[in-house]
Amino acid sequence: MRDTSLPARGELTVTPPHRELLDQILDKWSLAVLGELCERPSRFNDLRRAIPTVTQKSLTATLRRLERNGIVEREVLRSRPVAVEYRITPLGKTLRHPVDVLVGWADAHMPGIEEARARFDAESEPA
Amino acid sequence: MRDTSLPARGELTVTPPHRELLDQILDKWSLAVLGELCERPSRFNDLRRAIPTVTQKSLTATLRRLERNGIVEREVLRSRPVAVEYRITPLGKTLRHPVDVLVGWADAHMPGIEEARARFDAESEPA
DNA sequence: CGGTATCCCCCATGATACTG
DNA sequence: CAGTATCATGGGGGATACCG
Repeated sequence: MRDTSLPARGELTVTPPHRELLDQILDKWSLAVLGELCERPSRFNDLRRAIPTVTQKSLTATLRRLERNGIVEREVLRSRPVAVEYRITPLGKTLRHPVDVLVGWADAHMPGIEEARARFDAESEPA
Repeated sequence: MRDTSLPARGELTVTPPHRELLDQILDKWSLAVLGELCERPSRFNDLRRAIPTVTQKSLTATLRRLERNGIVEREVLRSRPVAVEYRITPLGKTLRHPVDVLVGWADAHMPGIEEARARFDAESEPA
């Protein structure tokens, strides 16, 4: 595993492949799914219950996308009726740290951001 | 500034406010703009040239959104003709580390991800 | 239970034209 | 130079219905 220490300068260069990847992994539902699967393997309807606002279609699409990118694993359990279990992969686990850093940043700076929003909105609206 | 060290467990809980914030900051063009403004303050058309595929409209929208969230600053320079300079704010600078960690992750694991994609596509298509 | 298939709509984005 | 205004479009996502 490579280090996660901060790069000297200018690593913040987002190439198209990066951009595409981030779109597939940080999209509307992926982080919620990831959060669930980091806690425990889950079946399709477990995830639906855990994320009540997601539709079948979107959940399926999200899981397929994550599976394609090697982030989650899908196993069809031979039972009656059919059950399908989703699990996080080793690769998927490595994604957790970057996301935690990001979410940690959001948490820490949310107050400052809301203040900035309030200021911006106050200066624009009164027009 | 709070620490960016990794949380003990389960911080990967993305609440709706988090989700909205990430949507505003990690969207299609924001990271490119951020990358530029981290290097140097830039004027509107400098950014257009640096990011050739962005349209006027999208660039304006991106800059306004980042400004509203306190990530960038806009200054109208009194000159002929008018010039407008955009700069990263202190708050914006704090965003750099999380993004670098994320981009670093993407860099480090891109090979594994492409492999996963190839495997997935090979198993699906032959149908 | 764990999905597909279909329809539909909305809105983000792009293209183009115009302006202070 | 740095935008705003207007129009067109396409695809992501929801609602609904059906299937192995």
